[in-house]
Amino acid sequence: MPREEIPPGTLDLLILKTLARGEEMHGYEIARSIQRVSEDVLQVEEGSLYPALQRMLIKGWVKAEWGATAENRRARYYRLTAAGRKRLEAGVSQFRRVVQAITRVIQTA
Amino acid sequence: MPREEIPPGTLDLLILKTLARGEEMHGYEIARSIQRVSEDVLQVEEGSLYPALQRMLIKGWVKAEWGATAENRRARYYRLTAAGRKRLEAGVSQFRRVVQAITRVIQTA
DNA sequence: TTGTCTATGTAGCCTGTCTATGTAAGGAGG
DNA sequence: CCTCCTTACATAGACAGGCTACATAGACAA
Repeated sequence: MPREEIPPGTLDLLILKTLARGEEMHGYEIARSIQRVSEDVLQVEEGSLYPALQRMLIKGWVKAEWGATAENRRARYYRLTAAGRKRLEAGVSQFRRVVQAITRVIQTA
Repeated sequence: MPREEIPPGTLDLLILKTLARGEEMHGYEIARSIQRVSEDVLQVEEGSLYPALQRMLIKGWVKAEWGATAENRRARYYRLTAAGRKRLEAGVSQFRRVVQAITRVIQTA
């Protein structure tokens, strides 16, 4: 099965949800997590990931601080803000709403 | 409830499916049908619709011929080709696959 | 004649993902 | 020590596709 592209607009959602599980994570880790949880269907490219994180920093949905990984590499750790959590909720319900609408169309005989 | 934007890539699918119901339809009619079947969630803008139809003509997914509506207006009537039907099937299964993957991520606690 | 609705179409913008490339540091192996 | 792979971050530029805004034209009503 080929990996699929991530539909524009949904990457933010995937990142926010991944961070919403609680622990701080760095970018690379977030990407691998999404790939794993999606059962390898979604492949988060680095050229998509880092710009997305920067946008979300600017919008105040996440905060970041530099640290080090268990393997002693420098990494930037992100965590969700209150605004990010709010945005996540809104985004999820919007996603469901749109998918349901599209599904209605492509299922109607 | 506000109307939602159509996620990039899915408009073709919506149009193809609408035409797959059998009858020839003209563009304006297709747009209104999608809006109605989606229960007014999806709003197909004209600046999205007509370019999409042109792309699909070039790709050979639909054929078109000029005609007249019941109200005696000129209109361009579209119908699905075999290639279009094939594309529709592929697109639908890909859509399901991606949505399922995203759903896995945004539902995982 | 003015306005509204149908119906098609184009130009240009904007967002967001992609490919491709570059940096740097850690650790393994020869 | 040198080389290579992996991790980790980052940017530039290409590109797709939906959006707003605008333009056209005919039918029909007030």
